[in-house]
Amino acid sequence: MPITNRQISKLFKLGASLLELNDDNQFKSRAYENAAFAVRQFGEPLVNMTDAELEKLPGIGKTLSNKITQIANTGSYEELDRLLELTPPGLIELLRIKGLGAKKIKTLWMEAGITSPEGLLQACLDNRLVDIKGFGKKTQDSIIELIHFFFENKNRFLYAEAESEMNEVLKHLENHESVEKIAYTGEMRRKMPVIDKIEFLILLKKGKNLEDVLKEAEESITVSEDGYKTTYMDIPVFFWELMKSEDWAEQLMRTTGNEKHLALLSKDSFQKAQSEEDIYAKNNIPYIIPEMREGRDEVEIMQGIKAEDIIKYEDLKGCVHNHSTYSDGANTLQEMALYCKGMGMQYFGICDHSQTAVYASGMKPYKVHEQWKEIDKLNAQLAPFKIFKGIESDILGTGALDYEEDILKQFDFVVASVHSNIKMKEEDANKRLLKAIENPYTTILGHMTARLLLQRPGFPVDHKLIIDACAANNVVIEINADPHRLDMDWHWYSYAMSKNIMFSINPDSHETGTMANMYFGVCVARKGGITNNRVLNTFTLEQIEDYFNRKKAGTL
DNA sequence: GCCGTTTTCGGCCCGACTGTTTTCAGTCG
Repeated sequence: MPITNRQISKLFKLGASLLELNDDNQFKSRAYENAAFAVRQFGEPLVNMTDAELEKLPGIGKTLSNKITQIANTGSYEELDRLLELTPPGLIELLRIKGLGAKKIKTLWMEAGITSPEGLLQACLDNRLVDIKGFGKKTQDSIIELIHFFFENKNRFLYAEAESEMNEVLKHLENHESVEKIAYTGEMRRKMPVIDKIEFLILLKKGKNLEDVLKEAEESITVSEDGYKTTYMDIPVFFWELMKSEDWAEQLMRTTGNEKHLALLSKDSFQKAQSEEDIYAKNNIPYIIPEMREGRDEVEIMQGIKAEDIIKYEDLKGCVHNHSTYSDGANTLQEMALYCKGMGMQYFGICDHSQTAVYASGMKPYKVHEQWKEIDKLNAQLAPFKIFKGIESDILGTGALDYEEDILKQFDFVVASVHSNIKMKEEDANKRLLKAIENPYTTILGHMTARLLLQRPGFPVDHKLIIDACAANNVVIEINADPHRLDMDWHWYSYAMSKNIMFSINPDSHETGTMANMYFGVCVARKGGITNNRVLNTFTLEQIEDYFNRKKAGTL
């Protein structure tokens, strides 16, 4: 697979941190950070460019263009390898903890000899951080929390990353001459947003040996002392090996649902089952799609709806929360819109950042007007495809939106999201969100808790209170489909469905390539049992236009 | 390490927030 700009960016970011730890010139480190940012923002794949072309990019000079070429060829660059050699591996783990930066880690290393998360936790518990200059009791307490979160998530993986690893393994096994039948199962089949292993159900042809088959696929799966792991990300892989093909349905059933779900079914019904549908039928329970088999309220949900009414990717007709080079996106508005059209969508919503989001080049009012002009021009060319004039407005600390009313009222729709100051007490966070929800210009509540899976918990909100407020004010709840977010969380979908909430499955894409991330939003939407009639962007162009108009007129 | 020049080296850094300070450093988005 060719190396993406994002991967190059990550390597430069790591290089910047390692320089900060090992080198005294902070400006050199800063240069790498700037380069990481520039590379990430750039709209075309850098691996296809020559050194001379690379050097012309802002923030990239002779040295860094050379390193990009090295990365394109080898996956790394010499200086990074040298720095990695120099740095205790535990420090690199510490760098992954949000809230701890390279400067603090360097101090901990130099002043207290701390070189790992375990060592840091122990130092905190021994109350040793309070004596270090720049640290205090509060910092120590918050570090303890950060490390606990880190340990809880250490050996876990995002679904999206695991899926691409899983598909590599499947590619090798599906058509292999020794394999009779194979399917993925377990957490992956349930589409958990975060997983800790990949599981397969496999039936080999007579006399064939699994390890022999896997040994041919070293580029995707490796045998280690504690079992199989994917080669690239070291995700544990487990095989349920079947002996008889007539056990297939039973074992697929047993390995997919969690214990609580399986407890809903009689043991007898598994035996000699032809299919999973068969098993549910014998139990007098409606068919439950694999995603929902969590032993929560799935039976209740399915009593009222049909499995085919649950949202599918093919149901989506538009894509409404995206960024462009008007703020912090990598592709131009035109590139984004054309790509969306090319996906077969009927409409595209542009939601660049609002003015307060300075870090993301949020748009001042004059820039908003420029964008509107370009949208009008593009819409004249692209009809019947339509670009909607949206904005991702920051919800300010007070709960207010980020423009005056005379601008707000001119948007087709507004996604209101919290981006900064997320360490709030629940009570304050609720008040802040409620104020934004009650704003008549708020169409969609963006990523409700601002969580980043495996990186930081979201801020605490009273989900029921917020959902009820959205229902009362006709505010759509976003299912942010970025695999790191998947926010609002799927556990709340059935409650929201019961309140007649509309959802919008939004990729929050900052480049053309991630628009298709809506798929991951669909995965969790299915998990929560959301039906297609509750998803805003299944609407046709005419329907959503009408919806936006009526929302603005207050006649929904 | 990059950039922009008074072309050979000095300056580089948006702003809010937090927690540590007693005027600022670190981190984040």
